[in-house]
Amino acid sequence: MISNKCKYAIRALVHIANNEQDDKAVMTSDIAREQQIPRKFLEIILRELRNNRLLESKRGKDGGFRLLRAAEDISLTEVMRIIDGPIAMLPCVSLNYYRKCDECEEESCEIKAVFEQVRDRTLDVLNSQTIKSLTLSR
Amino acid sequence: MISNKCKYAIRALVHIANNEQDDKAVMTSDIAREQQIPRKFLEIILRELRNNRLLESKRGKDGGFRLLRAAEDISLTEVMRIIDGPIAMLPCVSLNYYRKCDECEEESCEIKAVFEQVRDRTLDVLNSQTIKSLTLSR
DNA sequence: ATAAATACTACTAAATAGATAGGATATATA
DNA sequence: TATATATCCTATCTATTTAGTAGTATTTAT
Repeated sequence: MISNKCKYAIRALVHIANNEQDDKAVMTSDIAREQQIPRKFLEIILRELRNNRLLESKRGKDGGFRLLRAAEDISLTEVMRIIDGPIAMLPCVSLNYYRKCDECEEESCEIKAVFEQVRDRTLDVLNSQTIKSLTLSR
Repeated sequence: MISNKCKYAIRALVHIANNEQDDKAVMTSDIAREQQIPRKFLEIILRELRNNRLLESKRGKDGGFRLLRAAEDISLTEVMRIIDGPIAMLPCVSLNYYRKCDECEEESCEIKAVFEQVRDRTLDVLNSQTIKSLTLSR
């Protein structure tokens, strides 16, 4: 399962993409209200997306958030990795968060190959999706 | 990520399949030793697999566990669902553990379709794998 | 009887999920 | 320059899940 936090992150990004206007940032409170996300929790999420270079922010009056890149250049994979970490079902088959399994020897591990396949089929789908492809004007 | 518990469950079942002999059950302590799984934790797991009709058990001296069905009739999917629950990444696209999402209306949910695809591609792989296909004599 | 296995109940520690609270800082504008 | 309003930051909290451990009861072969 992906976390609520990650679902919120995706919905927030899509909301921003749907509401982008030149020189007008989208405010946390607007996103929170329209997407039904707890405001203070959303603040944390947006800041995290900003720290990872998906968003830029502007403080003070008329402040808010904007996409730092075009919506079609932000993949679902990237968002999920920032918020939830690995997409793979085993640490030892993760492309971006590889960790050795504690108990099993990888050369003789029976289940490794299966979960490599799962990872690849999953990424086939998720890599093909961007924030743009989830917007109204998809 | 699948849990350690689930990895243990799969490895235990494969071990039992690899070591089945007529009228000889496989003991928890043997599996624990050879698969490097904490024995008391493994007890819990095996009992859970038994309660879900994947294993049968025999108590007392010469006791142990045996597969209740042929190894090729136990899919990886089934084991994972017993131990970890849903395989889908969203509650609202789970086939076996469906739950409505709290905040989003399903008809208008942008991400639902994506995660239905992920689920289907994942199940394509996992449904094709059985305990038999993970044994030495695969 | 006894040794050896599973069955069962209860507990614990650490990590993660899902937030909330409150104050600091920046900025547009009157 | 005062003020309203936005993000930024640090700390804290509660509940749940994960990954076990401990101890006792029960069953069974010999």
